[in-house]
Amino acid sequence: MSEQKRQDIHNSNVPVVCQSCEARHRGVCGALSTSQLSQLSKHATIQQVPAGQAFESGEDTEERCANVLKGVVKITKLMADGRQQIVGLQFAPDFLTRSSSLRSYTEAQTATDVTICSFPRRVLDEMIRDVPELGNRLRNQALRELDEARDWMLTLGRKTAAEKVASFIYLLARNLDPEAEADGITRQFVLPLARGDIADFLGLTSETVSRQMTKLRNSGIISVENSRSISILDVDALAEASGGS
Amino acid sequence: MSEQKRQDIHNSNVPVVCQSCEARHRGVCGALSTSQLSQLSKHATIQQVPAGQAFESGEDTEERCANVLKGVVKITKLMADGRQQIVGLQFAPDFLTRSSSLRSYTEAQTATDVTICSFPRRVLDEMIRDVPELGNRLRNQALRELDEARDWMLTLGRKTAAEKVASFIYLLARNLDPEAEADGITRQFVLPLARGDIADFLGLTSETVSRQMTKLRNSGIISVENSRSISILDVDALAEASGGS
DNA sequence: CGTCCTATTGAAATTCTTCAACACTCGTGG
DNA sequence: CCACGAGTGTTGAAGAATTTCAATAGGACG
Repeated sequence: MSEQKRQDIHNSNVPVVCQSCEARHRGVCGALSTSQLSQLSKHATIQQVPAGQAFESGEDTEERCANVLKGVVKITKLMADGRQQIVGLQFAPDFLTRSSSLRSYTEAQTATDVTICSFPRRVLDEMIRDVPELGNRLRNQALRELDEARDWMLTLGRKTAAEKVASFIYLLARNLDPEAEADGITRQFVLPLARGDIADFLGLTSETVSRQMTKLRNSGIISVENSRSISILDVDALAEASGGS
Repeated sequence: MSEQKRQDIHNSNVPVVCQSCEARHRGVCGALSTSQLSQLSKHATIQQVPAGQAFESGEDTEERCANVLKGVVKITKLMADGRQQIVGLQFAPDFLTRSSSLRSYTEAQTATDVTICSFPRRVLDEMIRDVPELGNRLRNQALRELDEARDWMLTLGRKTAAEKVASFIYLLARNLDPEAEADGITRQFVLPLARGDIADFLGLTSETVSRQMTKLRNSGIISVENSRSISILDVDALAEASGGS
């Protein structure tokens, strides 16, 4: 590993586009040497996508996958009659891939302005062949997402509205800042989702979300400005209110 | 592939323990040649586990993973105050692995009498190195489970009690028979879960499950005997009642 | 035949939703 | 600069769905 690194330093430098990228350290790209990074970055494009836009899942174009560098992407499932559920939020430096089979109606949309680094799936597949560690990372990301999805199932199935809202804010605090390491909890941030979207994530109505938010504010656990800017005043109390998961 | 197979026929036969195993065809073992199967089966043991037993997650012993050959395994998450949620059911020929990180309190228990084929995780990891296809299958299984978990999030978050119960029965009908291919729907089976467990899977109470079951029976969609044996009388109506996911 | 355990059913209580009105923010155009 | 309107968020009150509590029923087993 360190030998590989030294060799790469002689060969070439880290591609410019990758230099400040979180994904290179904690994301899937961390499995690649600098020369492999160069190889991949030849096919990669960095894009700014405005908030509220559906991902063009590459129906006609070539299938692509992408690292989220900045912002939040929401993944939703919806029913024929319009009911919908947000089934996942991808934060930097998560990796976005066409979720296995898309049997049921699944869609990815930007929740905020988002920066992504995308490349053809084909290139990734080839690279997996050369770098088994890359395959491992992808499998681990899938397993981690599975575990997160299951955690959220507990929230959806067994928590009260109050606990759900607290869980949501606590989730954001733990994931919103890609720079933060390990237990890094962000105490102040702007909600990436509107009330309606929060409701769709929590299996509630926007009115109920609003009411529970007010309760959290009144109990001194959080403060809210402009109905979008959140400050967590008491992290422990928030964790407690979320059901202590 | 077919060349590989022919060669294996000359080398050795499919191990006895694997001969009637579904996992060999549709599960992860399908990636292995017969000689690799032989290699793996040297470390594998087939076990019968009675219903209602927690998996010994190998705390002290060596970490193992397993194929489910027969029966149903339930994966549950639970909260400090005892509330619990079943976050997944594993049917044959699913593969059971220590779910990534076990950050939150997760547990696997047999729902019915179960037959598993288990082996040390270490052996599997080594084999992945030699057979990249095995890694792919594992990743695909993880992605499939992720997709299933997300489907269930829609059920938990957005469906009514009636739709939830119908969805559950429909889920069983699609997964209970490992022999059934593709769209194989089992029309008659014994519920692998008690009412309380069904409730924990659906995010309801056992009383509500009972009531909705009665309604399904009264509307002629299913019939129930002994409160455990189910016959689906009208598959389309059941799919309709489940919300048409 | 009684006991234990699970399932069913009923009625009251609770939580969450629905419907409706109002408030706040922000941008546009008078 | 202010008024207006659209979109989003908040709050209230009535209604519905689900839970809780409690009683009854059904099977399995000694």
